[in-house]
Amino acid sequence: MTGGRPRSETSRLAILDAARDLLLERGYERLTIDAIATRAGVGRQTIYRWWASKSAVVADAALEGDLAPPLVPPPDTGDIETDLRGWLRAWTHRLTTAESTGFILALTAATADDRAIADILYDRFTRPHEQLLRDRLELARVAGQLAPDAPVSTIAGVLIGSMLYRVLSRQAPPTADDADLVVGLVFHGSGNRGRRTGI
Amino acid sequence: MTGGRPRSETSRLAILDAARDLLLERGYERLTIDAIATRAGVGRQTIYRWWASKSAVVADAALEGDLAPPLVPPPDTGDIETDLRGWLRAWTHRLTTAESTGFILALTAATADDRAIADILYDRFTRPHEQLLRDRLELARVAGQLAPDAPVSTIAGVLIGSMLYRVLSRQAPPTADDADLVVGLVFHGSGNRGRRTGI
DNA sequence: CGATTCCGAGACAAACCGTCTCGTAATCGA
DNA sequence: TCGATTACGAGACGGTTTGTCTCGGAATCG
Repeated sequence: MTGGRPRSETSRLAILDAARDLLLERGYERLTIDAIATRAGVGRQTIYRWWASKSAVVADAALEGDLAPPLVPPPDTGDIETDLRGWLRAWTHRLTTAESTGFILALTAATADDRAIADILYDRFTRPHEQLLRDRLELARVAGQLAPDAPVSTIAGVLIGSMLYRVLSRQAPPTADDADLVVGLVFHGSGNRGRRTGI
Repeated sequence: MTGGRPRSETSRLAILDAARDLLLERGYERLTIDAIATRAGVGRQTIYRWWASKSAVVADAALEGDLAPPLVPPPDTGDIETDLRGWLRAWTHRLTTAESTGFILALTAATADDRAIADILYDRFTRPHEQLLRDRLELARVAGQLAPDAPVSTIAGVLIGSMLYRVLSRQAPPTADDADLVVGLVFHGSGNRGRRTGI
């Protein structure tokens, strides 16, 4: 039951590296299993043996490669707004590098292609970042820096979603200023009642 | 210069209809020009003559078919928050039908695939809706219902982007409650200073 | 050492691609 | 009315990619 030649870690890494490189060179649509196998110096069957689809390979490559923003919790200086401002600035900056943008576009195509891949990517890429935000926001809420009924999950989703939307629309990518504006918005709103002046 | 057989409107519509149907049946990745031509009862060359790529056909099909939410301006009752709440609820509802969701996923894949398509879709689909929001928000700002320095464009982007993000992540689709929460957030914020209580 | 499992390589049929070429159909200007 | 022009449906063509299968060899276990 247990014997036999073990899976080659060398081949596995070569495949993921090749997929990562070709993804950035060609984009998801023009990425082929054939090209991955050739560049990795691997038989095509070795890919088909371990992954069910192109999108599955891409998902693994993205998560094992250095393409996703690092999972860094927001600091806790006691000032929630400053902490989140800095965090969202850095996160947005990581998102807007050429590599990350290509990677996000490719993964979004994979997401549209395959529901299972969408779940994997959300679980392993987006959700952890949202969770870090939620945790920090919950701390602030308990500390009385947010309204007691502040919709913590919604806020986290708005911060992440707004920036990702800007990347996906492929128009003006989000800047540090954009991050600041969104953070200011979710904390102070824009209504003319109950708003600190001078931001 | 001018003579010759004119372009067949019948074939054009048959192609767009076939593309639309196949898009929803199979998704973007598994949609082929071949299948579109066959279902439309049309030669493959007739498609290649008028469209440059699969994504171009899909973009036209989506915009001519009934897949995009209708372009309805937010009402102006004088109460910006109520107006936007209703508008975003309706917009979100349209977005979360099975047809619209499939269409958005397919178009997002096309967007990732092709920069030119991204521009076309943003210009003809997303931007007009954002513009309607911006216009209504600007009216409110001038009327003193928003802070004088309210970042009108950012607000519009946050409203649209947050909802689209929820659709694209393919986890819990956005509900009317989510729309309400986001509208409340951008108007009142969630900070514990300068916030109306009881929402 | 023998059983087992993976390996790289490549043959194979099927699908789709984008281009090209038919013969025909529709519209224009003369 | 008639020739020039352009689009049409159909399908042939070579090229690429797909996913499956098979081969001989390599690695690991008991």
